[in-house]
Amino acid sequence: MAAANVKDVAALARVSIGTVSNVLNRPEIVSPETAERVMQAIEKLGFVRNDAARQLKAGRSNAIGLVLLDGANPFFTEMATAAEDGAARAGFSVIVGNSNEKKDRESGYLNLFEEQRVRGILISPVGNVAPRLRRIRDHGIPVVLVDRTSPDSSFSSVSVDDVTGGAVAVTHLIDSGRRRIAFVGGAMSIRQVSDRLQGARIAVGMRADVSLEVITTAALVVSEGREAGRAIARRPASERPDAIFAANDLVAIGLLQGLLMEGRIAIPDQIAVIGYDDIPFADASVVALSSIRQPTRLIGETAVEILLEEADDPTLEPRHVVYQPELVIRDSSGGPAA
Amino acid sequence: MAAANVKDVAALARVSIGTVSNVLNRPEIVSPETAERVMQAIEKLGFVRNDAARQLKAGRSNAIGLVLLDGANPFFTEMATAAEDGAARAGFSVIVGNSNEKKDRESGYLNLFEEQRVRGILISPVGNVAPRLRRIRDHGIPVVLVDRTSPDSSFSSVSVDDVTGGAVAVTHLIDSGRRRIAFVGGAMSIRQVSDRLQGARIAVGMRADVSLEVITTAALVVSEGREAGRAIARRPASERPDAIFAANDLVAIGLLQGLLMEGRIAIPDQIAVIGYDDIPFADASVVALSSIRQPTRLIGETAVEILLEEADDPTLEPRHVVYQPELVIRDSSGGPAA
DNA sequence: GGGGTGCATTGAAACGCTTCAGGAAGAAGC
DNA sequence: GCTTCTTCCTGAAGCGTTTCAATGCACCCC
Repeated sequence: MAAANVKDVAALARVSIGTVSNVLNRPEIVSPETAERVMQAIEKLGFVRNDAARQLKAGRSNAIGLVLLDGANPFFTEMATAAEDGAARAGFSVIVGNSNEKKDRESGYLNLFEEQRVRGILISPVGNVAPRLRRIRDHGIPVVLVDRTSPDSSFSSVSVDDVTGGAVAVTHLIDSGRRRIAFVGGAMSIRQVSDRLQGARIAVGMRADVSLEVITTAALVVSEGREAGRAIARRPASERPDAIFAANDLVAIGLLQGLLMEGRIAIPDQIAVIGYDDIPFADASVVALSSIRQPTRLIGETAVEILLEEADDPTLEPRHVVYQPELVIRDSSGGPAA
Repeated sequence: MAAANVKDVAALARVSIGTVSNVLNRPEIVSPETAERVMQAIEKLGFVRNDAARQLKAGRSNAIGLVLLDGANPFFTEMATAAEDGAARAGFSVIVGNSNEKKDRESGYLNLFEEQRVRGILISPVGNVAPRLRRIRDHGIPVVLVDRTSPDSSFSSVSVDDVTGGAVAVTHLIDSGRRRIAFVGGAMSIRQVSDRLQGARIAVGMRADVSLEVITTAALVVSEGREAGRAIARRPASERPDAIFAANDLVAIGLLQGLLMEGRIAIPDQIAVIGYDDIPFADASVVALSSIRQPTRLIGETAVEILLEEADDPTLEPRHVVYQPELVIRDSSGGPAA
């Protein structure tokens, strides 16, 4: 019942415990016959190496800690999966923590990761954890920011250029003939939201004949988008925008609902809609949603790569990788305004 | 740079290492002054307890292992979150592994969990891992099956009655006046799919005036549903079903797309549609989707509860909790057939 | 046959923590 | 003044692994 240990295996195979360890870790230096005997003993006893002892000896673990902002958002879960795959390729595992935008949960996971002596930490921070992260790094644990750049550039980061993304989205709307554009999203305190809006402003700023209205929502969820859509549908046709840029796909999907079902507004004929993130469901909404795609998997993989390099060589200068988003045109923004 | 350990703390606070440990684990038995001195030393050195050493001594970890079938399915991620919350309440953390229906990944996570000496394992198995799981349990690690019952009942399990779920869905369609019903889903080798179909058959079986057509898809994804929807829309009106029961919400969403966009078929007037799982996006599709809701969070929480009880007392008899699904009526199945 | 060379194996130390038997010192009881 | 309690603290053992210097041992070369 009690788990077997190396000592038991050694006794059964009539070798020293050192040899058992060698069979497990450096099989090439032990003679085939001995190795065979040891393997049989392991098999017979159902021996499973105790990772805690191994880590204690090694002084560090083979895990990477990852703190996510929102576990319910397909964008983050996909990124996490990519990080896991990348880590697995290098022989590491990933411990995923979901902060859910709560500072105390974030802090709890950082504690956990420190106690586990993880090899490094990937994080999309919610609170102002920079000082904490600095201390962690001073203890020899590298930290890479994901989907957010470091204010003082002292941490490596992997992010996407949301300003450009916003500009691309709105430029696309303008190019397809739209002139009265609305931005729907919030809260503005979320950096991604303000960046995307800023991009929209830049795109519009170059054109005197284009207007940009900003409609603020409380959160980036479907229900908020639906409300905004209803409100817009209720307006007289002349006061409606002819295109809407939503701060993310959830809001955009809500908008479609509100506009189509409540207002019988034709999409994209009367109003074009574009979202952001290109989540799998974008393509599955009734009017297939145009969106701005982020290289989600690439973000996760790159972050792991950088992290592991820094773990190998702590003297490395911090790096900042910024990916460019990509326009995905689907039905919701096709064709010109009526 | 090198992380401080209890010895360093003890030296700085001029106490023995035993006292440092006591301050951390049983502060009530040490005098307030000494405790204070130790706390300051900890603070000053930035001491963080080494979890590996702690676990090694304890002989087991404070983590629970969870192996998920599909990390991209909102149903599973929500269940995982619930399990995490439940475990956290009891002072445990959860290590989540996503098998993605791959046997080798599943096996890899089981290895990892064994080496970590997790307190218990929650799993929705993909392969035939019963023998393996039995060995694990013989080593003192309890196992609870999630969303799947154990063939031989030797493991505790928490699941949902998919047969009843299927019956409820189809009964609802019949009750609202539908007579030509189609079931869309696959592959049939997935137990959930065959159970739901079986439930549909039971519901229909009681009525001579109701027909049930089975349309098989290759997988439970949106694109498959969309194809099926198109095919149905292309049929002459007289040969179309007047209601469709989709094996899950992703397929149902695809069906809506195919029927509405390709065929201009009115939902629910011409064809009613109902899905399964009640994922968050069901409510967000253009025609709000009726669905069968599973007590997702409850499943995760119950599984953790049972697991921890078995970890405390390994002699407990296996238990089998089966929850009942719930009908959620939204727009896609409202009103009578035309 | 003595000394060198390699290979396979051994045994013990070390990783950082918790626990526990025991000791020091003071208070209380007779 | 002696024992008996309490309270607080110490010191060492031990968890299961890895690692490394040391030891055999066989073989080869001169």
